[in-house]
Amino acid sequence: MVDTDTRKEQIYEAASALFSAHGYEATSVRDIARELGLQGGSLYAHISSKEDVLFEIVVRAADAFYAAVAPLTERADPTLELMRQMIHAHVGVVVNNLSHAVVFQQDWRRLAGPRKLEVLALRDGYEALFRRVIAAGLARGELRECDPRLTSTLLLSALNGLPAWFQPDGRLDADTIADNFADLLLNGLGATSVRSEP
Amino acid sequence: MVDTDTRKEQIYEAASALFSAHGYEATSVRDIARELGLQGGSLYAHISSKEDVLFEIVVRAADAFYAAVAPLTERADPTLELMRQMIHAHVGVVVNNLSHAVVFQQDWRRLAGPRKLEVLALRDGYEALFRRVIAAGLARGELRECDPRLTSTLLLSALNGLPAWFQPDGRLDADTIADNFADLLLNGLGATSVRSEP
DNA sequence: CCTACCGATCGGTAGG
DNA sequence: CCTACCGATCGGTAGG
Repeated sequence: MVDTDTRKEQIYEAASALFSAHGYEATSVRDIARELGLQGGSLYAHISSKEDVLFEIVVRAADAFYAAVAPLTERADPTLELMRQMIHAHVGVVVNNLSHAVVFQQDWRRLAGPRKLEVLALRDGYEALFRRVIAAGLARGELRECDPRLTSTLLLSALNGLPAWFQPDGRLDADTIADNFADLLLNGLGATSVRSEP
Repeated sequence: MVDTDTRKEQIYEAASALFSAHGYEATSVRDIARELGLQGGSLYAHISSKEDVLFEIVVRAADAFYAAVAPLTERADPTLELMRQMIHAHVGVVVNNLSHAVVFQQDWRRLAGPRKLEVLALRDGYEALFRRVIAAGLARGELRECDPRLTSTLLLSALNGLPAWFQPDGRLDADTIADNFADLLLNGLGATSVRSEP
């Protein structure tokens, strides 16, 4: 884990709160400094650019998702149960690191060239976890026919919307949301009174 | 339809292209003007603020979604078939108005107070179309048990991710995407060899 | 970590 | 629609 008390860490925390609330471009370095009781220029004793701060927040969020979900994919559980666990883990990361997750989702495109590509690779690596589980499930006949690449994209498309609408003090907790996501994505909406193996 | 050749319309087109590519805050009025071969200040003969332009783009996108989907909800078709049509219509709007859809999804939060609330109401009105269809489907026993409010949110969460990853010149066309969305959200991922009514 | 400052750019306006 | 400009603010730096 990272030291949570250094000035650098305080900067990341303040920045992710402000970025998530107002967006990266609409947040100035002086806004971040004010939050910590500092002058704008003083930040540069700890960071070397505003974009560095964004990059660090985004990469940490990507790492958090990967760290929570990747270990699950090693399990031998039935595919549908495994995917339910992955959905729960993903939702858990969003709920427990909300401002980071919002920035990850909302502002990663504001990174410049090479770093944007780096984050793109992290995002694809994460999606690949789902893609491979789906492909394996297909091979075992535990999923209906589908294109793993497109399906994993659609699935993450659904999960990635969560940071935009989740309310920490709302009526919905992480497990309720994850259960309903899993029901929707794994079982669908149709009424199915009977469901049997081939 | 709107006149597509007035300067005002050209401004909206140029702005939505730039906003969608770089974000609202990172786009200057001079960027928009340059795209039209004008000086920055000249824009203000046609618009009264940068935010006005954003608001217009966002409201038009919201209207496009509503206009495409609302008429479908009047039909007497089976719920699952109806929802499949709604998903197709939604995806069609994204694909045919991509830059507007991106701005709608990416930048609507940058609107100030009252206008943000207005757009929030439009978004909720749109979600209500899905919510009501789901509730009606439940009442008719055509859907499995679920909370219509949460489920419509999850469903739109999935659809709203599309503008962020759709590539106009990619391998996927609107119908393929819509069919796969519908399969995922209505049937789920699980292998179901038998499916019968109660 | 502050003071003081850099050049650049921002959204928007006046006057024609 | 342009020229010329407004005050404000931007990310970042020098020197201490």
